[in-house]
Amino acid sequence: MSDQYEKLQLFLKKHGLSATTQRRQVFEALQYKEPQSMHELWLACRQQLDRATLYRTITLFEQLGIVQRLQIGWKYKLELSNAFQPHHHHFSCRQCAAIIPLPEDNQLEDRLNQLAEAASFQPEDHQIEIRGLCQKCQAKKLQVITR
Amino acid sequence: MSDQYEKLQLFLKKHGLSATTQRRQVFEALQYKEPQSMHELWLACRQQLDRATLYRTITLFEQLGIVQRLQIGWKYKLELSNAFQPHHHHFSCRQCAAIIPLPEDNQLEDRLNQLAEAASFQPEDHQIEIRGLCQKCQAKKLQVITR
DNA sequence: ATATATGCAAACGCTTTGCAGATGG
DNA sequence: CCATCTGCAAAGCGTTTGCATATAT
Repeated sequence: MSDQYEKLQLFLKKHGLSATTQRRQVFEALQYKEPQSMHELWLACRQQLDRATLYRTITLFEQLGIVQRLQIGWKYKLELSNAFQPHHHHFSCRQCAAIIPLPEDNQLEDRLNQLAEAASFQPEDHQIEIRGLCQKCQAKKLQVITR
Repeated sequence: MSDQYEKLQLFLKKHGLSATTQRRQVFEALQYKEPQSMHELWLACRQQLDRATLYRTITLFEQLGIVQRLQIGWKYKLELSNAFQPHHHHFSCRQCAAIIPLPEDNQLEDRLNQLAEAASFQPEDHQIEIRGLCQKCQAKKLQVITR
């Protein structure tokens, strides 16, 4: 049993909740993955649980701070929150829809906090999505132009 | 007739589309506003048009680059895109749900582009949302604590 | 005049809910 | 054993679509 899974159990126990097999399945499906849509997540664990349970589990995980919802492209996607994986942001390709994590960057993070504080806000969290063309799709585009 | 509205007409004409009263109504409802939900927008122009027309108009405006869709809080919100108002990002209060524009910041923008390019992406656009407590809600919270 | 856009109502897909039975602590 | 959770099926809600009519150019 991994450290990660023990942490999940702890989160659940702390709130008087059961560590059921379904919750574990959803948690497993979220491990070491780029943000997934609800549909992708459903495909990943449809054998083990009902749609309603998946939705209920995700809602619960969000409330417990296990999962966070991001807007990437058109629909929201789900990934483990900062308690379960390092804080980071994403780049998304408008051509092939790939989602690629960006390295953590203190300069960026600091600047965000400065801006918030300068405007008298108390920043707690933030979300960044950069859209554009990934390396592969830039190459493809160049081919078309130079042909 | 405002400059803004002439620009809308130009956008429409350029694509062989009609400048209908409904489209104008939706455009008006978007002027000088913080990002709105579809529901808010619907309330603002329900007298003048059908729900289906509102959805079709927003889809069209997005394709033409007149409107952009942002994820703020739980649901998406709509605002005029950079062609119709200066580029900026938002702060949203987790307590009172207020949405407050952040001033444009070159340092932030530059850093984002640097990060994207360092990762071999070609950045075209980005979205930032800072969440936390607005000034008012910080004050309220303090009251509770010090009481 | 004619292509385009709208309103209406029905369809659609994603998400939530009520409830009886199953499961975890 | 008792509270909690799950699966199922039905309902709910936001959004989209087909089609006849109205409108813009």
